[in-house]
Amino acid sequence: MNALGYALLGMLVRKPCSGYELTQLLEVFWQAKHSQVYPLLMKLEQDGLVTFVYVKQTGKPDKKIYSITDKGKALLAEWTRKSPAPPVIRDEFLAKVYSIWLTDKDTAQRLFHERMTAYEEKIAFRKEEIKKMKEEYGDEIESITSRHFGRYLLFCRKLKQEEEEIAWCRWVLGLLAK
Amino acid sequence: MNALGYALLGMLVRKPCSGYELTQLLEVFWQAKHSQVYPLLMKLEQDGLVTFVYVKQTGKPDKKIYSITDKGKALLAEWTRKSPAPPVIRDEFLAKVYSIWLTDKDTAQRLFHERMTAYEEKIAFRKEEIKKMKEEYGDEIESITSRHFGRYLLFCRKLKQEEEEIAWCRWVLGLLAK
DNA sequence: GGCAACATGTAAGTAGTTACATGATTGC
DNA sequence: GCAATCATGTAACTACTTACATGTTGCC
Repeated sequence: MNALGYALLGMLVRKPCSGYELTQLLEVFWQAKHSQVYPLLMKLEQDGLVTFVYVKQTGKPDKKIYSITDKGKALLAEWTRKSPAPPVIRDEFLAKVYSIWLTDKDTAQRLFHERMTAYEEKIAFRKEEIKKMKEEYGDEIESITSRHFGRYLLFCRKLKQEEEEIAWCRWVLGLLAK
Repeated sequence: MNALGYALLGMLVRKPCSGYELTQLLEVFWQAKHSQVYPLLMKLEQDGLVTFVYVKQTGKPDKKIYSITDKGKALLAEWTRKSPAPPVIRDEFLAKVYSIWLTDKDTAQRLFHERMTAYEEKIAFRKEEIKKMKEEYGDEIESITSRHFGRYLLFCRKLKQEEEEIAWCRWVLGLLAK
């Protein structure tokens, strides 16, 4: 089993979800397309780690709601205890920054402004998500006993990181203005 | 051409390097194994974007030093101007944090302590690299005219981010201690 | 009338990892 | 004697992306 498989189990232990929803929830720490998620869910189902039920909807397409099994939960708990592999970061923007001295100031400034705008949107979304979580789950969310604790921690981390990114962009734009 | 190819060109426009060295330099914004880098460099050479010379060494294996061509430089400059694809982050540790509520406090604390230790080492390395760059290239490094400007910006960003990671870990450990 | 969101899937291709292969030198 | 660093390469495999395929509702 690969890390994405465990990541999906980790989402399902929090609450039952459709493949579509999982793909979106995953965004905080892993990026995967639905074309990778759907076949993996089928494999997890074959391995007896998850089960699903069809849910009919009106006005929307029907969906499959997946839930984790005890076997899946046990496997996940075991995996969580092991030391994780080092993170993978592949950022095209940073690759462009590396050779920024090749371009003119205007292009450099444009690239950094675009980055800032993208991150400002992410921050707004992140803040709203944190607010929603606090409203829905209360103070309990800051305790390891809550099943939403992990997601909450990751959102707080992401928010801080995104704010840092903007501060860095501002610093660079300052250097470019000199 | 894929992003890794451009990333390699971006490194080579700063200074000529061996494949081995490129693999290490890449670490700031892209992680690639030598088994991916060597064949790509050959492909870049076939496309006339880089050239290489054999350098004989004593006490160490011989190496191939790659340099960028004018064609490669032109292609890179063109690519730099285009809006980058969104970053990819795949972090197994964060996947484990997501389901941290499944494990006991001791395991949770151990995971966070391990993360902190790993990041403290990275910070030490990063600080030394920044110091070296400042010594070698002086104040000029904070100007877009320096070919080391991009690398300097990325190291400063990474350092900040790694310090933030430690602050976040400390915050989580505080919550866990409650 | 077209696009976005909801919802699931497959096929073909590219990108990236793991393992194999070789070999000298330095330090523990 | 063993592991690490330097140095380059290939083969087999896995992971991931892009494109194709289908269909509804609601909004501009």
